[in-house]
Amino acid sequence: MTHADALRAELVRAARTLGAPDDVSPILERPRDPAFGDWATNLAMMLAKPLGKKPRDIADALIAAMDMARVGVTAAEIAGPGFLNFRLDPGFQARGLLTILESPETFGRLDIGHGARVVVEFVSANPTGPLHVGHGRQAALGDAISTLLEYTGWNVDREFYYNDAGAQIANLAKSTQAQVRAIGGAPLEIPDGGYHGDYIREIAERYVAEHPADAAGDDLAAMQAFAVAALRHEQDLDMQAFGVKFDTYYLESSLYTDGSVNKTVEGLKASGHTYEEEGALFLRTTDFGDDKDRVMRKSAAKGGDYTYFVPDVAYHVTKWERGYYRAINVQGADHHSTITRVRAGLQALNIGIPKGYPDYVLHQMVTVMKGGEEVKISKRAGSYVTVRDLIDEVGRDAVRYFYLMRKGDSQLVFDVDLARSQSEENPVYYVQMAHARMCGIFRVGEIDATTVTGDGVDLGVLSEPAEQELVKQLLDFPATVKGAADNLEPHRVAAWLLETARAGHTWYHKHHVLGEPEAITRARLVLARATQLGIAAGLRILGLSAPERM
RNA sequence: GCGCCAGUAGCUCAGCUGGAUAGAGCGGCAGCCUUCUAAGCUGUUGGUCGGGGGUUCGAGUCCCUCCUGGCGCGCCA
Repeated sequence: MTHADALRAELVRAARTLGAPDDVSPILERPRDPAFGDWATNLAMMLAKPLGKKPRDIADALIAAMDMARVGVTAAEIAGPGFLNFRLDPGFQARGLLTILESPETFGRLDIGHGARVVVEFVSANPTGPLHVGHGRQAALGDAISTLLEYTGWNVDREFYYNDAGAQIANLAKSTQAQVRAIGGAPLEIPDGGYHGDYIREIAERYVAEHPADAAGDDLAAMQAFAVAALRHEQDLDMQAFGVKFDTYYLESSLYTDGSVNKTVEGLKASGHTYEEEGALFLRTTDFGDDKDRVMRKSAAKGGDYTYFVPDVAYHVTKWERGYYRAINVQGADHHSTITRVRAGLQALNIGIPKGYPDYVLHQMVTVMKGGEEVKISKRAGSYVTVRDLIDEVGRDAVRYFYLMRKGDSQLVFDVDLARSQSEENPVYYVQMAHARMCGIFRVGEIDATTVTGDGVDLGVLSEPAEQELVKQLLDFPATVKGAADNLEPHRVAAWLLETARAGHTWYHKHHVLGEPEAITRARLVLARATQLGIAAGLRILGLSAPERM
């Protein structure tokens, strides 16, 4: 239990003696201005209505009813319209750091999920080209969200869904075929809707080299398989370079071969929500809030294939059937219209899947600036900046941090030149440097950091303002993690890291650890160790390294 | 036209689910290296929170409405 929890519990206890309702849950927050103390609560104002009294009178009564010493409060004041401000004993507060030292692996962890399984699907790029910067944002987000959920007690699987079937794959095959035939001397004729990137040419060259029997480019199926395999391999390497590991890869094509697609179609037909029109099979998604009905199976004139959304529904049925009663999909906002459709399909099947299944985390588009100009991204036109480009230019940690330092639903301008030219002033180095500096203290002092404990140490000497600020900042980590996990917003951890690094640098600059009187050195070693471990924990959640020296 | 997201300092963005005098980084300006890493620190500059209504003790945060920008509105995925 953190000291905030203890204080909250004491507040509730005191409030009940005044006749407050059982479900009262006071909000504790850090006042912006340190002059207002260490914690503030709006409890008295919340109780004004139910108790029919003035907030300030209630505040008086609360103070009288509380056992201050038990929760380390040295002063309580009433301010403004009825805020209660509490000042904590520095040593009492600092003892909260000991939980970090005693159990660094569990600091900030919570058991909200109780080990329940959740699948986080992200990236899920078509194997029709390299991963671009938008996929990178998904990879960083999906991975960090997964880690956050693990941190809060969920059993997480990271899943990559490969759209290795459908019209785009056919386009890929034909584009490859065109290049293969061009190598054989034919004029290059990339089909409408085909892919123009140079990588297609490279794949065609390798195909020709490895398939001398098909120099004419007649075996479309072989070329498709070859191109898909090559691009999947490339994408795997990109994710590897980014440090993202998936637990499962799910292939769209498998939904056709194992009968899932047919089963889903039969289920939808039986539901009574389908109809045929102009030779095509429609699902009445308008029954479930969509603004128009969607085609499931194209008319014969258009090829008679299923549209992407049928296997997509079948795929999400498998998530449910595989035992994932929580599913989170990380997607670009340009795909947001699929949400209604997939959910409508699942509801139409009427097999007990809840309405809001699956959850979606949408991220807005990434704009790439290069040479002072926006790079228009178009896979089919062959113009893009890849994740690999970014990693090569600014480094894995910096790319991850840049992707994660802002909310997913705000647009992201990734200025490649700026990221590279200013890499030395990059916030990620600032955070990592704070960690490295704490490591440096132990290195110079020739102290094994893992042996630092609070045994016999008077943490009350950590009374300097810079020290108290750092202590409070570190102790806010669990609440930050909870907020980030509850809202699926890793950027909160990034913001916490920046704040903590700032507090750490300031403290480091103002106060020495080594060479002080022993009582002070021992207490400050505890703070340095807690800072090191706290920052490392935050970095780990975001998938960044915590270097010991820079 | 309809739907989703956004609009906060010169720039890029936070703002902890409605709290007190709206913050950070970068940029600009002025300082700080015989002391555990100057990839750092200190001070300073800079705001009608897109506009207008409303809800209440209290609004950047919630509701309505306009304006601006991005994305989507395929028998593409």
